[in-house]
Amino acid sequence: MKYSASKENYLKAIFHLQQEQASVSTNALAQALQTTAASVTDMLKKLKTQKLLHYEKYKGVKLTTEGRKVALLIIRKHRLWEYFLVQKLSFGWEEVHEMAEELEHVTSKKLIDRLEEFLGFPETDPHGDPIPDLLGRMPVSKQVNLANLTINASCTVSNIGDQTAEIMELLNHKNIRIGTKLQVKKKFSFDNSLEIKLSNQTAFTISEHLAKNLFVKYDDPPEK
Amino acid sequence: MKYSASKENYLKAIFHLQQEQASVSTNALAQALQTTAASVTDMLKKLKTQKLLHYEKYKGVKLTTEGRKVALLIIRKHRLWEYFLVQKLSFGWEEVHEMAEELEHVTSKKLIDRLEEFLGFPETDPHGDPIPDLLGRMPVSKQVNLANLTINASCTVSNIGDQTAEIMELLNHKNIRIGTKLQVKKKFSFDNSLEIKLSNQTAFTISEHLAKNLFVKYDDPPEK
DNA sequence: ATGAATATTTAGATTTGGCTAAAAGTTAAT
DNA sequence: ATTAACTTTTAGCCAAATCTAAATATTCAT
Repeated sequence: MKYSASKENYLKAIFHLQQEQASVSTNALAQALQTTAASVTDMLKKLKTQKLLHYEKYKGVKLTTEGRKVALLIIRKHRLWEYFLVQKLSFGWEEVHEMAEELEHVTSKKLIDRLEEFLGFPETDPHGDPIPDLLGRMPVSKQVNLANLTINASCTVSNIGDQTAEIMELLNHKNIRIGTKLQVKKKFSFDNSLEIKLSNQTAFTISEHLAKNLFVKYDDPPEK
Repeated sequence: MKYSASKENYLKAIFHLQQEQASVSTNALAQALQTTAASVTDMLKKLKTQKLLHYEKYKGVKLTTEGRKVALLIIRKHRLWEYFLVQKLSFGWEEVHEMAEELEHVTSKKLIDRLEEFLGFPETDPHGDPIPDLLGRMPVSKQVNLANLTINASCTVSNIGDQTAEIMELLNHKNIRIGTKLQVKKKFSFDNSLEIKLSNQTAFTISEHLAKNLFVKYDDPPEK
């Protein structure tokens, strides 16, 4: 059960795209993987014969149970390495993605399980994404995009969409980071901007563009 | 200046073989890399056009300055990862080689330099091999195989050849490890066994097979 | 419901790294 | 100085992953 780095990347990309849409199109994959539709078609045929996905000509793909498991184990490796790079090697969370893209293809399972232990079994990577366990199970995070949040509900920032230097600059300025608690006070339909309020601060407005890049979890109502 | 894992492996193998012989033969390389002489010839041509080595048909290869530098940077990565696996992830030194073979091809230079810092700038890997610095310079170790050692010279074990569980068992039993000081007292030409003496112990005999797997450095004569 | 626009697949090539079998070069022993 | 034994190279092929260009499906708008 060993797959090439390229195949692993296909499975991972399909997994991520499936979060948005049940069935993934050839073109969407080509774009995600920065390749051509023709190459994607070729690869899908290969992955199909390996029973990693369900694929019928012109009809898009879905991962099989096995394919999903492989994808999750790669995501596990990616996120654990990211955590290592940030926590142990002191990289900034915005610069670790590329390195993790390479490290995730290192095959040894024993290595990644030991790494997880060394890191103290973290639950999420530095971007707030949950880390699948050693069997490839991932806690359902019930993340919600800020733009879709219920007015006035309390929530905690759990994830940032694109981690560019630009977004980081803005978030730093506004004092928003993973773990920040906030409420959406108002939505303006004119430009889809949102008025939000951090605890102990006066409310301010953020653009639709920023809101779409912020993911939150509803704060659990106090237990009992 | 990015080379495929395969090319990196060729350069590394040539570097190691050059420690024994100034010029490396096609066959020796084929054996070291577990491939065929024909494949080696093909690859040598490619590496030559990239000016990583000096090669003339039927005459063997040598690395160029650039080739040697690339090889040393891979060896640097290999040894730092081995150190990490043993010191931080608690693997045994005999089980880390394969994992390091993969990790050494992860490209980021920044990553390996940070890793080195995180590890506290170790000077040798868990097998006692010196770690090249970030410019690809390696301290000349002047290691000598125990079987070739001058009679009665004082030396320190600096390296063990094949790190199998079997050799480890034997070395543990004899109380020999990296750093152990010893002298060769006698060589028996009949079976090439050696009589050696550790400090404060009575001399004992070791087989040719074991001697060939032990490398030492001559102890410097007391300075001045 | 049909034709234009879009999406997808096929066909044929390329690159990288590897293989086998056969040819050619080198070395060593008499 | 030849020839046998060997090493090395050449020639032709294969597989993986990619590409471009052409062909074919699908979808959407009227």
